[in-house]
Amino acid sequence: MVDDVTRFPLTGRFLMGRSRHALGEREKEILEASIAEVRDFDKPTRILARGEPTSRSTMLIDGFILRTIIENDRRYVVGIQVPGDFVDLHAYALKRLDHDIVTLGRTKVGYVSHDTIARIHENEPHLSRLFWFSTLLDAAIHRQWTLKLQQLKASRRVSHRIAEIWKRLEMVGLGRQSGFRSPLTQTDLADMCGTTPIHMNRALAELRRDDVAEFRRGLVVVRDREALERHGDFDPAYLYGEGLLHVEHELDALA
Amino acid sequence: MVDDVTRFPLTGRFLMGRSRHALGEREKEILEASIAEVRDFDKPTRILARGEPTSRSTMLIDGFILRTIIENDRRYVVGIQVPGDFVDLHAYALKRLDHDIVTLGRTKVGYVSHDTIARIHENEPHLSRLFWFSTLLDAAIHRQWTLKLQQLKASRRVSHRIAEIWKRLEMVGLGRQSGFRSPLTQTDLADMCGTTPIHMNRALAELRRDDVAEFRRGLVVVRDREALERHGDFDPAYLYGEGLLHVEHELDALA
DNA sequence: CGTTGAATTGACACCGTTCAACGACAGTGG
DNA sequence: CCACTGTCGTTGAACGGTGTCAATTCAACG
Repeated sequence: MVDDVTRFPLTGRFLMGRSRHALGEREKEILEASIAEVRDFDKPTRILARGEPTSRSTMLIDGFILRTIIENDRRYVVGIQVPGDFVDLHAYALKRLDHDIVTLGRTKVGYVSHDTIARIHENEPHLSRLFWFSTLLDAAIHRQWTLKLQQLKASRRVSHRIAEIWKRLEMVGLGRQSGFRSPLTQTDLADMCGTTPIHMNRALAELRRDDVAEFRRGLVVVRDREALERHGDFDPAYLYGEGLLHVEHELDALA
Repeated sequence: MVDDVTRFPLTGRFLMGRSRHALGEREKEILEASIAEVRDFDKPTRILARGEPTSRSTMLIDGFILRTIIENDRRYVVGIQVPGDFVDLHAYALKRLDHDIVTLGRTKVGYVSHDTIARIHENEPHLSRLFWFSTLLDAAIHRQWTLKLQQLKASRRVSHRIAEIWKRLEMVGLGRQSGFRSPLTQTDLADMCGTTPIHMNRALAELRRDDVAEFRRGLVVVRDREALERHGDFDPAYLYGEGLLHVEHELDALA
């Protein structure tokens, strides 16, 4: 059978690597049809501003998106999204977000109106439950960031972020043998690790020297994945991937 | 009319200070009736362990609960809950959590079975939407913690945490004129600010010296609330309280 | 009144910030 | 073709924030 990414070019990566198998054919079609509009962005663009009321949510189809907060003339990154993520699904219930949504590099997104989501919520309890699940996943990732910010020094934090992004890309079929591509700059990494670009540069130099990972513009290369994950104290359980917590049967039960 | 806390002694604080008014009478009754069992804890107790499968969720009725993660022989706090919080509602969809749930001081909780939640999810779309909202609130708080861990030095982080806890208690009718009561120790605070107990002690001494806040065992006293919130760079918008983001009418629309 | 957990203090090393400057590279326009 | 420009990456040195270890005081409680 042709794979979901081909059959559902807009939403085929949603929950891929987690519980996508819990989605029925009909549900996959409903989801794909829910995208009312598709947009491409060439360069970094803020597609939703903090506090701005919105009546639609964004599915990330291709590229990367950051959740950022600017305060006191400085930018902080509180989350990163990869293809297949329903980026601001939570705007459906919150109406206004506490952070900005910005694209990174070349990005393709799909918009789903909150009316459509409301209809799904009322008529498709199972699908809506998976929507809920996907927002809980984001929360679990936030918690892990909170943990690692407390626990690790800067160079280990980057290792953790790199390991996480790589794993998440892999789950949606976009990882590579020995790393991944991304338009992230050292400044982006710094803003998501709670350090300065200058110190991030030193941290990355350390990773390179110790053969943990090599960060280049547009490409991250890892020779020894286990060393990377050890250095960043990375345990993928919190990503709730297939097999990661051995919960398939429970998730199936949810189906 | 008698207030909700009296009429619904178990769940009367759920969403209080946010969108509790969106709950209909019938829904309030359904919610109150959903508590299958009530338990009291005298001393700190771990009521759900990381990774342990569970088939019920916990409503915090009285006292405090921490979300903790122990790694490398050290404890980290990634969240704190106050009365009215549906603490591990997310366990309903996740089945296993990535963190421990531990009580703090004297605590009263109510248990709701996942079967009951499933029934509500299928038959009460509006109530289930508010359940979802409450988990999104937790996520927003996680994001704010992620932000402040990056942005502020230790002494300002505590200020932020204190301001947040005070505000959250106030929202559910448990704040005091000039502070709040809590069984938090300096070590607890340290574990939730990503610092050591020793440094936390110095940070608290600084707050006392600068007249920002006075932390005593069991009691936090604040003379100048504005000074505290300024010191911790605290903006309550992310708590989505009534009037805080001016979204009442939208939330009503959700109703 | 002794025990226990919590709070406090000092000294010292390390991590990370800041400021200042420089280098590498791609895109642009003369 | 080359100079100009902007962004990103790199480096050094001084300084402040935080962790660590060790020791002591304090408060609550049996």
